[in-house]
Amino acid sequence: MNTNLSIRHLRAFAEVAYCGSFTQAASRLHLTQSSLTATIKQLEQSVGLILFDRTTRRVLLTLQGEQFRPVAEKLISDFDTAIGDLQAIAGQQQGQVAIAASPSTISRLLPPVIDDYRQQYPDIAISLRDDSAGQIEQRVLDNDVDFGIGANHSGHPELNYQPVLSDRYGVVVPAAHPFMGESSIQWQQLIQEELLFLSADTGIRAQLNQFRQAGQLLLSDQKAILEVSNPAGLAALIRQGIGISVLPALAASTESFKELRFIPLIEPLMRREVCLVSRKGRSLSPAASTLLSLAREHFISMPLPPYLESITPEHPANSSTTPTA
Amino acid sequence: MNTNLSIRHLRAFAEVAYCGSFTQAASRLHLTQSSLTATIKQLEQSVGLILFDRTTRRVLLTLQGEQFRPVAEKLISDFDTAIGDLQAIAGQQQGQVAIAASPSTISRLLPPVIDDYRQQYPDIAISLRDDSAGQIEQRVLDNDVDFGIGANHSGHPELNYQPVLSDRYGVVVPAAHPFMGESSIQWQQLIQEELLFLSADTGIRAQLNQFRQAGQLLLSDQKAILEVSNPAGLAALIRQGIGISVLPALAASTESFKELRFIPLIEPLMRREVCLVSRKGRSLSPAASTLLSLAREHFISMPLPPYLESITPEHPANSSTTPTA
DNA sequence: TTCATTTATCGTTTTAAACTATTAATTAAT
DNA sequence: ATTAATTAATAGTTTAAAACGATAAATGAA
Repeated sequence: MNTNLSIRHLRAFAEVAYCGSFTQAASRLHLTQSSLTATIKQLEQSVGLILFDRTTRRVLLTLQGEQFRPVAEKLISDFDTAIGDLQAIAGQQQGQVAIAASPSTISRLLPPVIDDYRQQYPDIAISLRDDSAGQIEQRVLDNDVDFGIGANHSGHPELNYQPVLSDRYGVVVPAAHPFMGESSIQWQQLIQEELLFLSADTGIRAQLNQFRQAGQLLLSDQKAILEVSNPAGLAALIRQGIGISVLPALAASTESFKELRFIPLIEPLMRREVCLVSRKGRSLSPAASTLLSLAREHFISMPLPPYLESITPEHPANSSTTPTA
Repeated sequence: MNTNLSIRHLRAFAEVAYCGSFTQAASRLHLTQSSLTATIKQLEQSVGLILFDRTTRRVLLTLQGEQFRPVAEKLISDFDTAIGDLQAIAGQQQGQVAIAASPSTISRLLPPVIDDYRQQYPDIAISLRDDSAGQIEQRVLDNDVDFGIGANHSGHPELNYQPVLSDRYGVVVPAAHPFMGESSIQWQQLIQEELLFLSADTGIRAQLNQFRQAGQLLLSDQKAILEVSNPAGLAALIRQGIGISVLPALAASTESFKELRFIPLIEPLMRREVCLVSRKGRSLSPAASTLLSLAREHFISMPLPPYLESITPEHPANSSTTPTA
């Protein structure tokens, strides 16, 4: 249709209209006058209309040129702001990042990362979605978030998992509990204990189920399962002396567990890996990419609770959760 | 700023987004795939952002690409409609013409012209401004109208005058007047008559003043001048027998003068020229230009009242109003 | 008139866009 | 697993467009 016309022609038109002179406009556009003349000529011929009445002394808009001027100026301005917005996103002057992560990750790991990032890029909106393990992967798959942070992943073929932290399982006991003095506990010692669980859809519970199914630990003679949907509630029950629980060190290090004791489990020593989860084959926005790198850096260097260790990219551990002898 | 980017890049982007394939989009744009790839690459590099995640099998918009898509589509559409509107004006599918003319011109000369034009270009808006002689020229100078039609022009250096009609002066008398039987009247015969005038700013009155100043006719011993601002009022006074008036044939041929007699003046035989008035060195819009030509044609061939003659472009009369022996 | 200035035009150079052919990668089918 | 088919990326070339420089024609001012 008007394939031969372009923003270039509009810029030329607007500048000549503004200057009332080809020579002057050409200089402002860093062009030669002859080139500008040719451009305006093209525009006029494409449109079939004289836009300027010119003598060597003065260049005036025709009636139609006058009418077209505001239209052209708006087109140019719209174009420039649209491109400018894109460039701003690229330059991270604006934009947004959305992350899905577990509650414990958000409260224990992310605050210093976010704080750091905010200071560098105060105009990027950040959205933290508090989701359970399975939901995190779904969020990433659905493009609801830029990336996720979570453990107990399902190894989805369309997702990329980059391990960042190794998180040790342990028991959480109240101050009065017999385990209190121990520095480590064997899984067998748990058999007689009342065990409290987080609801099935949380990563921790899913992990324990997996072990039970694998028969590595006999929990089948347990009483009816008592489960709580959120970690804070679980902590309250433990404080009450109702039972004890098995949790990863990360989850047990939140504020709710302050008065409780975390004792690492051995035989087998068991870990889960906290991974950065992103979509395979899809690029991250600059903002997301920066935040992800920053998170990785922080995770390597940040002070961590006991039994939580960072995994450096140079020594990538096996990406699936594994018991270690 | 974004001088290197253009509508072309947006079209390419939008088409690839639509097709989800470079090859297919290229074919729809009548380009080769390699060229299109290069164009998208340019766009992405200019904004510093990946817009598509591509594998050889599928091309998907990134989050930012998704956000940019509606913006780009709107820019393209705005651009195309803007250019399209201009082309429509050029092709006279739409647009407007504004004309300034004297009341008598509008009521006596223009109706058939307008009628004809309307049938050919029903979508062009036409605006007729009813102005007196001096105002007509000002309207044209101010670019309020595309062109004007009027007599008694001042010969303004920035205006072009193209004579189209020669309009003879005569006296207008009521049915009972002694002049009634005459086929012509000499200017001297008017000396004893009560003369009624149109107000000073109308062209007719200005013309008569000019003659009085030139001393060619002694009107100085007249009674106090009685003037009326509009021709219809003047006609009423004449019908009442209050006096008679000197008018060009055109003005005297309007409906208001139906029951009055127009008798041409001789010695000297005097004419004024009705001209098409346009701005010097400024081009007319296609719509205005067509209407102006049409008017000229009509004026040549239309049935005219007695003592009103068309002036053909081949025999241009002297452009200023002149007494003719 | 003459002079300075400005737009239009011509021929040339340079840059950008388009093409052709090929490579590398991915998916589907064997 | 291997092959075949399809697709995007790349390299090299051709073509078209844009920009340039120099000059002519036109205009308004001195």
